[in-house]
Order: sequence, then C-alpha cells, then structure tokens
Amino acid sequence: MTARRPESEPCTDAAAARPAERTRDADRTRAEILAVATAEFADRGYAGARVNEIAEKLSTTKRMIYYYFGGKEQLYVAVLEQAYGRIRALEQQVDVEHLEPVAAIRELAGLTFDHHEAHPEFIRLVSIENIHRAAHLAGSPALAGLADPAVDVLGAILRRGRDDELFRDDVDALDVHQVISAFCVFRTANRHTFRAIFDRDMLDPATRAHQRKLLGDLVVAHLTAR
Amino acid sequence: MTARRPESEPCTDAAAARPAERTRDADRTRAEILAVATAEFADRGYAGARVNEIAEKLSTTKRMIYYYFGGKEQLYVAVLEQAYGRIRALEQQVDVEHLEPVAAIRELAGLTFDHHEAHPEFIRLVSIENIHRAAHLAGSPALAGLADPAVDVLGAILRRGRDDELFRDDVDALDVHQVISAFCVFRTANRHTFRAIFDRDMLDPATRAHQRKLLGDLVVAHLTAR
DNA sequence: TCGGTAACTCACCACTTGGTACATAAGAGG
DNA sequence: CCTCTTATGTACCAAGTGGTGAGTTACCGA
Repeated sequence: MTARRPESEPCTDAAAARPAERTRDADRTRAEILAVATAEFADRGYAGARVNEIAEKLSTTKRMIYYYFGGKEQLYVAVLEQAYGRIRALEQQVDVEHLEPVAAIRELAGLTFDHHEAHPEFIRLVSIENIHRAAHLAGSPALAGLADPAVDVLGAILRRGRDDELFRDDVDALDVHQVISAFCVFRTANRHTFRAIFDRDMLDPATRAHQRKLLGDLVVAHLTAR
Repeated sequence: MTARRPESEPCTDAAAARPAERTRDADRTRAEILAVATAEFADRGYAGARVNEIAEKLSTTKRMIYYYFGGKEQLYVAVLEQAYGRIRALEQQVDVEHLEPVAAIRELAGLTFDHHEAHPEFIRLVSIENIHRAAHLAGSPALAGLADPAVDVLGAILRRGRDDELFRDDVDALDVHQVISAFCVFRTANRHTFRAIFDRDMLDPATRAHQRKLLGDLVVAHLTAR
C-alpha cells in the first residue's frame, strides 16, 4: 500500500538502513510480517498457525500485525494474495512461441514442473486453502477468477500443433493444463504420505530428470496419440 | 487399533444395536466417536478440529473420547488408521486379471478414479496429513509402509502388456500409479482453488465421463507410445 | 443376588488463544 | 521548535482450548 521506499533522500539514515538500525519503516515492517506469516501459515495451516508465534519471530510486536492487517484472517488473505501474485508474475515470463509445437509443450510442462518444485510453500498454501474450500481465495477480489496465464500459452501451442497436424484436434487446453498441474502439484503436495507408503520421495533430486521427462512424455503421447 | 469387532459373540446387544436404546456398548460408542471425529478432522484439519465440537456432536460426552482414545492426537491417528484400512479393503477387491492388458489398464484407472471420487473425506485427510508431513502416518506401525495393493495389480498388467508387445518395456509400475493417483487426487484435493481460478468444477457430474476417459487415454497413450 | 469392573457423567481446571486499551516516540511539516 | 500524524511497545483480557478428578450406573459372571 503505502509505497515509499527509502530511495528519496540519500541522507545518512537512508543509506544506513540495511544493517540492524531500528528506524521506523512501515513497508519493511509490513513485509517482515508477511514473510514470517507466510512461512508460519504454510508450515502449520491456518488454524495451526499462532498469531503469538508469528509475533515472536518478528523483530516487532504482535500489535503491529493488528495495526497493519486487522486480524489473523486478513493477514492470511494478504499472505495468499502475495503468494499468488508472485507466482503469476513468474509465470508471465514463460516464452515458448519460438519453439515448434512438440518442443514447446515439453518446455511448458518442464517449466511448470520446475516452477512447482521451486515453490513448495506456495503448494502448501494452496493445499491449505483447499481444506478451507477456497473460502478466502473466492472472497478476495484480487484473486478470484484470475486465471493462470499458462493456459493461454498452452492454447496457442495446441492450435499451432493442430495446424501442423502434429496434435489431435479434440484436446482441450484446460484439460491438458489440469493434467500438468495434477502431476506437478501431487509431487509436492502428497510427497510425505507417498513416501511413507511407497518409500519413494517424489522430490528426490536423483530421480528429478526422470520425473520431468515422464511428464513431457505423458503429455506429448496424449496429444500425438493415434 | 484394538481390533475387536462384535462378531465374536452373537448375543442380544449386538443385534439390537440399531435403534435409540441407550444401552451400554463400547464398540458402538467407539465407532460413533471415530465417525464424528473423521468428519470433523476431514472438515477442519487437525488443528482446526475442536475436541469440544466433536463431543457436542456425540450422543456421549467428551470424557469418552479421552476414555477410549487418550487424547486428540491419538484420536486423529485412529481416524487415519480406520480411513486407510477401509480404502485398502476396497482396493483389494479390484479384479482385472481376466481382461486383456489395454482394457485392464483402463479398468484399473477407471476404478481408481471412481474410488477417489467416492471418498472425498479420505482425500482431505490425506491432504491434511501431508500438511503435517505425514508425521502421524509415519509414526503408526499399522500404516507406514503398507503399500497400496493397486501397484501390484498394475505391475502384473504391465508385464502382460509387455509380453504381448502392446506396451513399452521401459515403464515403471510405480510411475504409472503415481500418474493415476496424481490425476485422481488432484481433482478432489484441489477442486476449490481450481474452480475459483479457472471456473471449472473438476467434480461436476456433467464432465465426469469425459474426465474418466481422459485419464484412461492418457495412461494408455503413454504405455503404447512409439 | 450380589459384587466388581467396564462404561459412563459432570463439573472443573490450567493454560493458550486472538484481540485490544492505552501510553509513547519518531519524524514530517510548518 | 513545536505539533500532529503515523508507527510502535506494554500490559492485559475474555473466551475458548485440550485435558482431568472423582464420582455413578449398568451389566456380566459367579
């Protein structure tokens, strides 16, 4: 909100703002609360996270959480909004227009794969939000209906693949996205129960390349079948 | 845990256990607590579920929860154990030996699909358990390492398919199981965020047949590729 | 019929929870 | 230099939290 970075005045305290000088800075305090809260909510879920614990891990006090966010629930929504915002920003950088359809699909699936693997705390927040039936997500005007840009990219690739008669012409882009998401999300979201039962760590670096290829093979096989 | 089903003695109370006669019955009380607790934990997560709430929805009192289970955490573990036990029992009834490989794979995938769709509260418990990094599952001797029988069935089908030169010979059974699970679990586990963002209800009955076929196509295409 | 024990009830508690009233200090601006 | 707003810290609370002490009743076996 209050966007004022300490870049305006190059006087002494502004430059010395990076060590442990306890100057007043609303943006820094807000950001710190969000960072700690994100870790805490992702780690323990909404109900499991404790405002007091978040406060203890802060260089400021609990009072500030209520000052800036109003309450536990609003803080959680702010965490969700920030997390989704960052992920969307990353996703919009995907560029596979220059590749031929099969390579483009493999690349898109691979990037999604990398992406999910690199942001486990985001996947956890999504799982947690699903436990709550997406009540907060649906209630946030900043988030509801904000479709993933990856689907548009996917649609364009499928069209090109169809035009080149490489892909089937009866495959829906959102279906393909669902398959890719399912595979990528599952690896992180169900990592622990899967390991406990099958003794396979789906995130083991040793099998990463294999899993990444598996996803590509799967999608390409489906698109090029028959 | 304590596996004592009322099958041992066919005396009066075992048969008369159905109306609202407030007789004393340890098994019935235990079962009721487990049923209510299952619903409550699946609905709100471990931390979000309240022992007091569970007690209020019981025809007995909170004290009985502690009498039979010892505490909230042990109750949760008992809920997990019962839920996994029931799912495993169902899965062991799968019989696709008589089908030819491609049909068998389609059938197995389809049954898994049906299965997950029919037990959303189980999927929720699994999600919740993953949030806790499967700490309870791993700590339960009754559950840890108790591999899904579906994987063995899958392995047998793959072997037959390879022998008939219908399937590729470099596909791992657990990989295929992972793909099937991912697809089926995702539909339920991420239903709400997916709907909020893409406006698609993955569990909409109108698209059920399409989704079921999609999974079969996907797996078969992968196994028969090239 | 008559214990003895398993099943059950009720009132209660120590502690944690999210949340807040109130005092205060740091700066920006005049 | 003063003042007024914004940011921050301290102390505290009422409602709920998981958990229990201690007594009471139903029922089975002898």
